[in-house]
Amino acid sequence: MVLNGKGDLHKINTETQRRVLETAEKYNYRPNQIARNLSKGNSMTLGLIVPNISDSYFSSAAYHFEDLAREVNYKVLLGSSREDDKKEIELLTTFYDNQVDGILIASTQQNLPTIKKMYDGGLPIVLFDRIYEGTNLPAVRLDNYNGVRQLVKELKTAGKKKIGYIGVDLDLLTLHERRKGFTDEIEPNMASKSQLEIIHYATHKSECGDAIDKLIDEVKCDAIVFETQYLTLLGIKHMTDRKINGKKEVTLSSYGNHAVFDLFDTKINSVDLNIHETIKSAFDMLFKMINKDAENNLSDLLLTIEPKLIKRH
Amino acid sequence: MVLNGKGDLHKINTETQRRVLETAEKYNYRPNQIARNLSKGNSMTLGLIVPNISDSYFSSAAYHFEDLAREVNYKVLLGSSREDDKKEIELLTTFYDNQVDGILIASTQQNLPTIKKMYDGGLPIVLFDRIYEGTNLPAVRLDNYNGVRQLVKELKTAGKKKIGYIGVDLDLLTLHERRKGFTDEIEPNMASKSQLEIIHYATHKSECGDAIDKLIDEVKCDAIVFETQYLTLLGIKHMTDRKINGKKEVTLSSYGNHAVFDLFDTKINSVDLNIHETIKSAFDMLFKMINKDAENNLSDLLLTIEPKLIKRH
DNA sequence: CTGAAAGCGCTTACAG
DNA sequence: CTGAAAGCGCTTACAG
Repeated sequence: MVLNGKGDLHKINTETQRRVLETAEKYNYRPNQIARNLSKGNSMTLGLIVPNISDSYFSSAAYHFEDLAREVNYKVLLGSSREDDKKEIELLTTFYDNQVDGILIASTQQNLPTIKKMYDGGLPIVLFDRIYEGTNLPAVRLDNYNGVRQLVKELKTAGKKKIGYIGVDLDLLTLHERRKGFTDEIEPNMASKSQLEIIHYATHKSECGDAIDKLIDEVKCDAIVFETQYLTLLGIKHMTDRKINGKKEVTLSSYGNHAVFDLFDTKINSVDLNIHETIKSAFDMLFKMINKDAENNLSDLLLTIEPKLIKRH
Repeated sequence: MVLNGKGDLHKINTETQRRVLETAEKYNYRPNQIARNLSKGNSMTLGLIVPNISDSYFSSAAYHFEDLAREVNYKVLLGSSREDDKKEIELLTTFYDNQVDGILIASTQQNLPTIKKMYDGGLPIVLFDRIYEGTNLPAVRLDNYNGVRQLVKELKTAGKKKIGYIGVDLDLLTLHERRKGFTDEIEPNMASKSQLEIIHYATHKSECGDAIDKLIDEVKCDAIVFETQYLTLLGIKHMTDRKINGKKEVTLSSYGNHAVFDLFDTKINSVDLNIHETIKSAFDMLFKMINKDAENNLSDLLLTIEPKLIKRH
């Protein structure tokens, strides 16, 4: 009791408290937290599962998550699923068996049954980034749709007349949302099929330049929106090459931000994915669930984070 | 015993084993690992402490470390010290109190006493990247000296006549090692003070371009070695600007690698810091210590990893 | 081959 | 105010 700072609470004699503290100090005694956890029935640890911790988005997520966790004396167990749903289940199970008090996960999106079962069994779980649609699982998602709209709006404000879009042919919900944001936001009179270029994932490294040339030289676009940060990097490279050859400039916009954008070209607008706010919200959700807050309105269980426009003009 | 797969070992009747398994299945029983850990006296978890998990070098470290750990059924607790030695001690203590079986740490280099005390007290600890020199603490370090020499050697092989170097004025051992690698490797007849440009950390973003111009236009260098990956990025930007203005080309070399190097310029050689091998070695060291391998020759307790040259010409 | 007992190191009533 | 007992859920001898 004394070592846990509850000496006064339990009305232990001050002199006795002093003796306890002194002896602990003398023998370099440190309480065994595992025994404590077993006895108390909580582990004071949270699990974090991401597809790949070496991805900058997820490593930022880990950074913020751990920070928030530590503030309230939680530890965090880390796991990368490596986009492998079997590994993800393994991690979920390991964390479960080790009595984590809650889990934050950007899932492979293949393990709804397992996750749902654990959640329904009483383990607090929050999804982020890669969530499951149409379930009652608590989740924090990104507003892909509006993120792209913000980019397009800014281009319109800047007086751009014809805006192109380059995406990649993966069948992911997040990408469809972005594309819809684009087509919905451009003026009806600006719209034309040819402004939307979807390139093949397998060969996008080489195709991207061609798509850019087509949008600029044939369609006569004066701005291009890239669907992902990586496409934007390819775009920057291509534009640099063009510039060297003396061709005219075009404004680039990127869904997703990258540190080197600040370095290379003042002409890039981007939306920041707001990872800090995403994780803060997800953590709060998880924390509330763990502490079974009374005002646990179900309405708070799905949050949408707005990406943040970064103008670099 | 049955659930741990030791039924046969303990000569439990096959029928009894079947009944145990069946009942566990039926009631969805999962053993409480915390209780198991308390009883067995090990936690099957490892601690990883880095200055900043959102740094790409350290997030790669985490990726590999977790992979290796999982292969042998260990979990990993993650902590970022945020370059704060107080936070680092907090993490070390938390991990210690939670009975981790071992710790891998890239330290702030301010906590030798605490680390040494834990290590001497029997907790397996391995340092990596940011190590303490001249102690008996197990560590895996990087060969900064040879990394730069490799870069310079390659430039000489490529026929470069005058090689410049741009560094930053921070008083870190790793940087001094790199610089020494440079001065030791350039030919005596090539050497001259003016080839080494050390710019101010506070203003390096603006100073870098000037240093490059000086090396190219005044000193007439035909190649430049950058002390860090970040300086190289600044260098690429500046060279791109120059190229647009039609000036002559110079070969760039970078200590440290970056994914965008592949994207922007074919003229960049770099050394890869070989994080995978670093972590693999560190993990093996830690694992051996945990399992108190008999052949624990003290000679294996300090390892030096060679950076790997990447030619992009 | 099986079952009961002791122990891991804590926390939490509880008796006095 | 203090000390002894029971319990958290496992593992590991040990008796039979």
